[in-house]
Amino acid sequence: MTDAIAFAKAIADDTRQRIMKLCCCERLTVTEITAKMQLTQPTISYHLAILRDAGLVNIERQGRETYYSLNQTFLTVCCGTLMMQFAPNEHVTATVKQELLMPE
Amino acid sequence: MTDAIAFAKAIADDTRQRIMKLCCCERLTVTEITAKMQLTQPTISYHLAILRDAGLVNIERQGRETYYSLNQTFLTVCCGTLMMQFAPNEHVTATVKQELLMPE
DNA sequence: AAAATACATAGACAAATGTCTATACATTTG
DNA sequence: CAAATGTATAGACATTTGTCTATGTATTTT
Repeated sequence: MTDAIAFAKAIADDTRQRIMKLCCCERLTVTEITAKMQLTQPTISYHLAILRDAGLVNIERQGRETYYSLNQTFLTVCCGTLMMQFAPNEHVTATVKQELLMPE
Repeated sequence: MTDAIAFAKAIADDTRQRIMKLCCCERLTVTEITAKMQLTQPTISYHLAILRDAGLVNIERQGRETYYSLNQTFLTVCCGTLMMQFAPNEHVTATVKQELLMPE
């Protein structure tokens, strides 16, 4: 499965996008995420595993807790890849390309 | 269904990404796309309908033929939306935001 | 060491998805 | 007007996906 497809599949679900939004800017444990959603803990773990396999979350084990946070950098790389693949004629694509290749 | 989810679902399929690649930079009829893929014409029409509903393709009827082409501009807007929603702290996101708001 | 806590995994199941064949619809051609 | 062509739609069916309950595993606490 190519990068663009793996990325698209990973984010193509309402539950996962809500999880992504939750841990976009802060790290949260599975328990904390579960508390904010109307789903069981195994279901949350299932979705986190999909996001993990896609490289979309940072994971930090700390004692018996596991902190998840969205990997914003990788997400922008994936979006940039999409733009380069499917919108090569758009000016913004060239901008993104340049900025992703030579960051900051 | 929010924009980001509709977009993600639309592109989250190998067949559709191959179609997108085919008609990324040129307009093609359903028959032409079908000829380039190992799938039946109804299956291609099924996927084109999904891309159409997501706003990802431009459609031009011409006699009994229908030309499809990828809507590159809308695709960059969708990618920009993803970046703004899920990668607000990345510098490239601010760049994209600015360029998408004031094009050219 | 036993109990408790946090998370992951396995299995079951319903719903959604992608593919096909058959057919309908619309436009053009003879 | 009839036949042919291009595309869309309907129905059937297998696969994939998302959810649950039950349980396993690892770490911490008592």
